[in-house]
Amino acid sequence: MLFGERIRELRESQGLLQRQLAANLEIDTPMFSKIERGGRKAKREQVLKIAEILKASEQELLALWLADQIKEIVTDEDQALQALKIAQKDINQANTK
Amino acid sequence: MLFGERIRELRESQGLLQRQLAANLEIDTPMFSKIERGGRKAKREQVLKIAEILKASEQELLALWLADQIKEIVTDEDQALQALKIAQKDINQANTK
DNA sequence: TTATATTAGCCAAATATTGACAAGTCATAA
DNA sequence: TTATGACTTGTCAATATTTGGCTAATATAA
Repeated sequence: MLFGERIRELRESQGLLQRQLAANLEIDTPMFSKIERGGRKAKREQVLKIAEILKASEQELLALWLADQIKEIVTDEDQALQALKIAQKDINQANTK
Repeated sequence: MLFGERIRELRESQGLLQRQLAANLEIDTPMFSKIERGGRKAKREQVLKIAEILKASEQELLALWLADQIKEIVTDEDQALQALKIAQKDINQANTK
């Protein structure tokens, strides 16, 4: 899990404990542990709060968090890359319109 | 919705009615209508069955169906394209390993 | 009008997600 | 060894979301 790995890196490099982050997010430590390990998906607002606490880029963390969800959808699908390409194209079209 | 649009095209070009497809899928017509219009998400097995009934490419329809789900996740997100890129990279790495 | 095709809205059943708790592992200190 | 602290795992109930079907509305054609 890209998001979990990244926030763990950030947390550890700052010498923070899971329970400190968890308290800030108003969830318990086991829950935060699961988020870091990818067993649970963070909510969007939690991502923002984590970015704030860890003084990290909101954009970076959101992108990783979204990427995890995309991966979840396409894993084990032969058409994974094809689907990504189609989505990309479609979004680009929507943007330029 | 890419998937819905495509199956509607295929269905109409073959002169089939929603209720015929719906019967085959063992759902009612309103439900099939919603799938075509994107109000409801088809199940994976329904996608396969639709491909079979419409004599269409299973791969094509699965790709469109996945793309719709990806779009759903990233719509309204500034990091949409960035997230797609990250997911793409990650999947490629997993494939080549 | 009537008949047929499609769509919209609503409801209950089924399913998934969420957060909390208790108990577990692992490493280190006393 | 025991004790402690950090983290992880498993399970549970509460909540939220999704699913499918029903009924009714709309549209289109004969």
